[in-house]
Amino acid sequence: MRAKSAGSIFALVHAWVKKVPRGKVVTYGQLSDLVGGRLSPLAIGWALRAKQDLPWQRVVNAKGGISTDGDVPGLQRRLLEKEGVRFGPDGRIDLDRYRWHPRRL
DNA sequence: TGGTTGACGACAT
DNA sequence: CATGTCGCCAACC
Repeated sequence: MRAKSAGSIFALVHAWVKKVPRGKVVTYGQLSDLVGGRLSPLAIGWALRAKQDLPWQRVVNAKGGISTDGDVPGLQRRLLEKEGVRFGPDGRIDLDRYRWHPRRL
């Protein structure tokens, strides 16, 4: 299992995303740091691209905005609002308030 | 094999 | 605050 191979890293990213509690969000940068900084924020996107059973809607960019339309425009925002996340007039959320603070192992 | 793209971030100007 | 540049890793052509 190549330690540097993306396989395990991807799984790690998936694991972290699954840990994000309802009503909270994390940024790509945070995930990048969580996996040890071995994956650039861009690579995180690739990891989530396989969004299979992950709460991918809880992953937003550093500005607290949604950068992806996914397959269904507006889906992510709708899902988050359903979890109690409030969007501002700019279509962004208050990261200061909704950002999830993970506990490192 | 090599170059480009992409669900990004941080910093400089 | 807006724009431009670099860094970053993986997938795609």
